[in-house]
Amino acid sequence: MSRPTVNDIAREAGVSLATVDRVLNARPGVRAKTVSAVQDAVARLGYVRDMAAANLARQRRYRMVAALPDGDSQFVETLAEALTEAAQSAVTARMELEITRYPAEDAHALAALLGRMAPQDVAGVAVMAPETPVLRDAIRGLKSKGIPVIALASDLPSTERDHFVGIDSRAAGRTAAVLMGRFAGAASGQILAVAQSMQLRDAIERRRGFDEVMLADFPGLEVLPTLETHGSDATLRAVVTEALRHARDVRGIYLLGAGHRALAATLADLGLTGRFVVIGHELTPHTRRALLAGHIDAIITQNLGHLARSTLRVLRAKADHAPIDEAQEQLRVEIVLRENLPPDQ
Amino acid sequence: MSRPTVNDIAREAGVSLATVDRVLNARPGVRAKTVSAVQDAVARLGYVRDMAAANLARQRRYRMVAALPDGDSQFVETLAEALTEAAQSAVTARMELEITRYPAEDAHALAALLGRMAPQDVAGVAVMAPETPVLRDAIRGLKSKGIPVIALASDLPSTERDHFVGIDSRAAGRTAAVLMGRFAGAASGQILAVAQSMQLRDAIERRRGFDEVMLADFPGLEVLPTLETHGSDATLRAVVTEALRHARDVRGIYLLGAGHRALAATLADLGLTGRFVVIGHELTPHTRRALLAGHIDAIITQNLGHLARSTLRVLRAKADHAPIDEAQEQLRVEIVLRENLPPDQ
DNA sequence: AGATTTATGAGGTACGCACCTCATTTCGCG
DNA sequence: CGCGAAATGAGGTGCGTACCTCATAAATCT
Repeated sequence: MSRPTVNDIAREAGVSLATVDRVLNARPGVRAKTVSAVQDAVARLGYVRDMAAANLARQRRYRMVAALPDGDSQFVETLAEALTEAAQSAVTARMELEITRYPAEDAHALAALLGRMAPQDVAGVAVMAPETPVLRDAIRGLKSKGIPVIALASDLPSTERDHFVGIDSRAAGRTAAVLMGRFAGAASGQILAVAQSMQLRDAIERRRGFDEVMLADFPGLEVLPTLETHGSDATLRAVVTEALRHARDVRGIYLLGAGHRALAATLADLGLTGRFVVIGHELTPHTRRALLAGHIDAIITQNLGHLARSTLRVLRAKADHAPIDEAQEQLRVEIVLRENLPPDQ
Repeated sequence: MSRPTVNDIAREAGVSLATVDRVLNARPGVRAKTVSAVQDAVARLGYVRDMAAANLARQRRYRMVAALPDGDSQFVETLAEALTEAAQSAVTARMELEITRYPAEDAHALAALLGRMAPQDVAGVAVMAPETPVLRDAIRGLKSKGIPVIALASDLPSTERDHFVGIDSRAAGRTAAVLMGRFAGAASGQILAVAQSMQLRDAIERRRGFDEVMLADFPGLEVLPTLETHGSDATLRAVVTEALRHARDVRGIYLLGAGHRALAATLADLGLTGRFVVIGHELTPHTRRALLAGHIDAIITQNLGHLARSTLRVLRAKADHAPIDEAQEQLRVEIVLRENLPPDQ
């Protein structure tokens, strides 16, 4: 009736509790034959370890670290908040999460930070950073110490990261494109693409997905070369103003990265508010307000709460050398309009 | 350093462990002054009960029941699957979920089912059913026995249900409307609305939200009176064919309930596939295929995995008389297009 | 003040599991 | 066959909490 316990397994397998324990925890000193006898009993009874009791007994604490770039990015702030919140409900699972900031763009500082970590006090690390050779080496160093590493929000595929938690940027770009094409509702015209920098993997991937769909499904709409703002509002204003002067039939603006506020201000000053379909990424307080104000038509985003919880689950699984339920960790590409904007908090 | 335990509380409050236990578990026989002394200590030390250990010791099992309508609804099937899956990972939390089916449309059968439940073997009930006086009484009965009840997917606001788990149908309808209006991309025309029955609260609410947005933002588009199919494919075919004959400028079809397959077949037979914007609700294997095939342009849905997990969390909280984290239980109105269709499973 | 009720303390057992020690059995091998 | 090594058993302790009993202390009433 009730769930079988280790004692039931011992009885069923005809061995002692000590042996069951040795097998379950992969401790040495058990003959192969005995191991399989125990495993058979486990399978037969459908035993599942009571993780709560196991953790209680194990008395182990998991100190995880998340390394996020410093700076004033709303996305990073929102992500940090989500992580903090997720960490709170993870205390019951004996997990703690320390959120560390490193100077953005400073790969060496990040590498130094990661280099200082020791397996005895860090059970796993989540890193959000652009891919650089320096970081690649730092991650290799962590791995060689036996510390699991996962990439957060932005993937690091060429490194030895154990996992990536975040959405597929290309799929996000494709989704943005469908909405752009259908909302624009025009057979022809031009689309402005604006990004912080086309060096960032996310922006590249989004643009790629965007182009794929635009070319295939909305061939009449021409997506102009990506304008780069380098994180400066002034630059954004300048390049967008310039682009709008030249391109006379612009139907939409695709914001691959940040800059929603600067764009809204620029369009307002040009008296063009509401004239284009504007589609952006990531739901933050800024983009939320922009959606409500009608300055943005749609936001393609991921649920940061899920992302945060997934991060902790994956870190934990990696620390325990346990398998990951890929299906559960799959994050959806979400579409947010004013009408389905989730309530704040 | 580590989390404080009940022993720390006892020491801090200057009382014995037994008294701390009495206070924490709201057992009688403690003076008000002592109670607050303990509570102060809890607050001072920031004690949080180790739920894992508590449940282990409590040795309590939570048997929950979900009552779903019988029949061949894909939505109900998918929901049942999600509940089953969520229940599997809830065994660690000592919860079991029994999914019971009752004859759809038979409020008395459901009421009888609920009436048989006793507090000693049922810790909480989730009900998905239309609101009827019979059900209202049955829920009142459960509540008087001390069994918490929550409404699943479809709300029962006029009953004494403890909670509703599901999305706001009106918001879902509003979202459908924005997409319809923008995808249709026409200043004028007509929209067909098709529902199983306009007796169902969900359909009414969706239609209300849909109308609100259409009237306000797309005044040129006229939403025709809802066609009712009563769950019959033949009826759907008949009423839609008839409606399309009369209305000459139809731009879109809004499916408030089930019937995606019948609609696709009907449109195919009329040679009208792809001529209208089709928007529906709830992601199921059927609607997934329809999206992929291009028979549907968008699906407004809720994440059934979240719904299922939320259901269990809320039931548990209610059974424990614990507070609910409203923010976490908030389900989002999700928009699914072909491009952001989540991978199957 | 004495009797009675009410609060509190002390201490134990259990939950399912991890992890330890030490004795005993079984195995492999020369 | 005998020996050392490897495998296994028996039994204990502790994790943080619930819940129980019984004794004792304190408050309350007459």
